[in-house]
Amino acid sequence: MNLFDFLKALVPFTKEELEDILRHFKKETVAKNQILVRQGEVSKSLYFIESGLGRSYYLNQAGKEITQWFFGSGKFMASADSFFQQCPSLYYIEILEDAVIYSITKEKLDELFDTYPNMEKLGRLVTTEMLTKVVNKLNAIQFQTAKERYEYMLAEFPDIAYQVPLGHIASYLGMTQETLSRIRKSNSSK
Amino acid sequence: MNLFDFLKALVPFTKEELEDILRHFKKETVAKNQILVRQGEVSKSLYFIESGLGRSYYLNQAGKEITQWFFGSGKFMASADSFFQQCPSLYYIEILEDAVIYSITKEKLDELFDTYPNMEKLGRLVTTEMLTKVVNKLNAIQFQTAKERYEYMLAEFPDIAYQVPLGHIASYLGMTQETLSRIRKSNSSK
DNA sequence: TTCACTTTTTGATATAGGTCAAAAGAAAGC
DNA sequence: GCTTTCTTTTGACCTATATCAAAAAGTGAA
Repeated sequence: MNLFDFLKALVPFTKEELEDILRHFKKETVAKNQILVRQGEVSKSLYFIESGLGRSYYLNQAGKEITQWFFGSGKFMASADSFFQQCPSLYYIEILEDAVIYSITKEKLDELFDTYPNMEKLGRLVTTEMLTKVVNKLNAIQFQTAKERYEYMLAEFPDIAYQVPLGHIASYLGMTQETLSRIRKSNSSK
Repeated sequence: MNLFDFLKALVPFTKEELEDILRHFKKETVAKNQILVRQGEVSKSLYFIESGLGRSYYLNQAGKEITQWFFGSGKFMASADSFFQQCPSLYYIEILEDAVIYSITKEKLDELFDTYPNMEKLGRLVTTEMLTKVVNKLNAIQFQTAKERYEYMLAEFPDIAYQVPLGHIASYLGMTQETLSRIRKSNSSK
């Protein structure tokens, strides 16, 4: 889904507003395995994924990659606190599948917020949606068995479950890859 | 912290805006143990807690209360998805300590969003802050031991940890109350 | 101050899922 | 097509935390 249609569907922008907003974004193509933000860096951009797939992850004490979130097409992607508070990022942002993305800097985004009240509304709606999803994941992680968590994942990101390495999904779901491998096996044998 | 000061600190409202905004809220006193929203109801109001303490919780399959969040003074409190999408609430909202709260209905809030661009900004900022906190909790829950989770709680809500029943905290942290009791014991013996 | 009720603690036991190690399978470079 | 490297699966064993049950401590109303 492209940015123009996405914006139009969510908030009643005028055609002129939309065109001006789009001019603030930069469209680019990013190849698989590229890192857009590194842990410790201040994240300069917010991304909208037109096509492709990304994830955020961090390194735990043991140095293992822990996937924090997957970002599919038609979603905004960022190391949220780093971008919004302009503080060092706790996360890496990585492209998992060749992607077409739109990026915007913090200054330009703030300019848009200041110019268009509808843009503030968009920001509020996008953030609220994200909040709801994170709360759902929290409930899944906190009170479900490993198997139920995998089923939640299949429901929430059906497309992603089979196109990324198993280890990424396992850490996203808070389990080891051995456990996820066993769950898949037990599911397939039924 | 009262609502007037809270709003003023976050967004540069004019005096007139602030006064009009405050007129849309209703101030009330709520006694301990009162339930403001029930599971299955559509939540009519968003609350701002001037003083006191609240929590949201739900009943799991076994019928046990699971605390989802604590809301201290100076915070907005709501069954978020029910209030914003006007759908049946998954959660109860309960007052744990006698409270003074300001409430506002969805219609009145939307009126404010439509009237004041600054209000959209406020909504965005409050939601973003909440999102950050939920992400923090998610990381704590997902990758820390029971003991570390309790320490995270002490850091995040130092005031709350000793003023609510242990069972509420245990379920909030995704552990049984027996486990939390043992953790407290082992901490105090050091 | 006693009775009823709620909350917390303690003990014994069970288990989901982690850890470690190695084999098997896939993918990527030459 | 081989070789190297990465990913997934399998097996054996272990541990943190759950569960169940009961005792102890705390709280409040009459």
